[in-house]
Amino acid sequence: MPPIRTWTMDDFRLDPSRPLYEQFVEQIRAMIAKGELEPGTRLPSVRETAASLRVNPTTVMKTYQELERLSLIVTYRGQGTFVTEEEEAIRRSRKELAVAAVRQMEETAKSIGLTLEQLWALAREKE
Amino acid sequence: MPPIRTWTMDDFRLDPSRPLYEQFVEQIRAMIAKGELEPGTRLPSVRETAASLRVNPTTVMKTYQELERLSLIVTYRGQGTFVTEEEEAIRRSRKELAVAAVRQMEETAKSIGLTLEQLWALAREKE
Amino acid sequence: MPPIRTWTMDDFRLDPSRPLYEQFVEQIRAMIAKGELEPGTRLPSVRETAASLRVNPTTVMKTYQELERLSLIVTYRGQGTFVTEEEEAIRRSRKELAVAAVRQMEETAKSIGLTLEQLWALAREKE
Amino acid sequence: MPPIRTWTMDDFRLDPSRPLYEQFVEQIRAMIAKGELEPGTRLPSVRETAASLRVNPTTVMKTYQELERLSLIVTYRGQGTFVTEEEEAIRRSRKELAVAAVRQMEETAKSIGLTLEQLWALAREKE
DNA sequence: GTGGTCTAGACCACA
DNA sequence: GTGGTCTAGACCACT
Repeated sequence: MPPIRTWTMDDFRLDPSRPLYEQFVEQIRAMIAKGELEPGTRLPSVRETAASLRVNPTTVMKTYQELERLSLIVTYRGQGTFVTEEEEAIRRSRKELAVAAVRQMEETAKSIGLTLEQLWALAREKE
Repeated sequence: MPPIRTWTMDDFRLDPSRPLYEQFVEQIRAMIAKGELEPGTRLPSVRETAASLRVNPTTVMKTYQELERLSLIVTYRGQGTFVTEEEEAIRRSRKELAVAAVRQMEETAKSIGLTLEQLWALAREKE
Repeated sequence: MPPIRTWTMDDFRLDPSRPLYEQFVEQIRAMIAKGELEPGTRLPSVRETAASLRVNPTTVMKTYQELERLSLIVTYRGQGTFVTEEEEAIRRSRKELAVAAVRQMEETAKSIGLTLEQLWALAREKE
Repeated sequence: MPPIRTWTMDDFRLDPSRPLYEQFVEQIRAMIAKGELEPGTRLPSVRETAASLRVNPTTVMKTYQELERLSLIVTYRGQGTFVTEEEEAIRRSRKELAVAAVRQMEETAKSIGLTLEQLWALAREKE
């Protein structure tokens, strides 16, 4: 059972106007995609996380369940929650993030009638 | 007599899981940025719009209020609502959209530890 | 907005030893598959259901959210929850139920070393 | 000297999201019904099993207790645990498995308003 | 009115 | 110890 660092409030940047669990999912997902959280690593327990992040345990549970639906973490009953060892799932997730980001930009470009190059140039213009 | 634009339900692509007014704002904003809705064009009244789009009048009101806050439309009491003739406001809005799209991509790249080029390549990979 | 009958406690057969929301999902899913709940029908609201079934609103919400993940119902913000009009999703769900049932029987047969016919005969034997 | 069966991790297919002891019971029960584990065969001790399967000893205890409750295994104090030699108990268990599998299919069929034949045909349909 | 999020706290099964 | 379910009740945004 590999060691696990407990989260601190500095590990997350939270926007109080958006659902907390959603932001936790996004940011933990990024940590896994980045490799900062390695396959097989045990995540801090629901209660521990709730205490250290000062949120309700059910909020953490919702976060973990969502990550499990994304196949990024696995729960072993009575033992805890672990980053999946299926590296394929992690690769897929990372690719999904990349595709979504690019697609979003393409859609913005199209919606305002610009090519990607034009959008890029416009964003870079000073003033 | 300014041109007038009447909406039909086909003018918008709506996702029921997101706030409708937000989607209307985004899509009308894009139409203005694209020039598809020209400066000075008169928009249909709140009641008309609500009827033709089959949504609640308050949803349309919120949409128009938000677009007014962005200085993209102006309301002349008793006369109606018009796309602004301040081309500067439209340019600014278009630029904001471009900057936001690029920034969003940069943040995704950073969050998963890739450069923009790597993110781009990953999104383009087949399979 | 089509009418909707409110659930009564007789609409569900509940086993207290299993998660309630899971049983609600199964049984509502069956009602949709069976055509008893037609496409476009509005489901009773979360609060109303909670009151009539004597359960907590969050339990009903979990039920509805799970059904939404199965693409069997759709939520329109501020308006309520409706059986999907995508008949394809309903067909798919119905087929999944059938496949699961058959597969489960095949696996049982295989696990005890019988053919389907033998399993069937054995189940039918009297005494 | 009775034959003895030692488990390896490959003897079981485990789904971490379900209780482990339950899955052990099901699968050992099937092995006995199938005749793969013969009457009189000695099972390894709780501690041995826990070690070879890498699970908690209490999980194995619960498994053995449940199998004993089903009269499929018997424990002789100080001598060990053995597959029952009461062939009647094994027959009964095999039949219960068959009945349960058929009943489950019948209930699925009924719940979605199909006959068994229709359910079967639906499950077999291509696409 | 609708659904959605969050909290606080109880209770349970599993390992 | 772990996660999972359920309750009661507050508060919010959207229509």
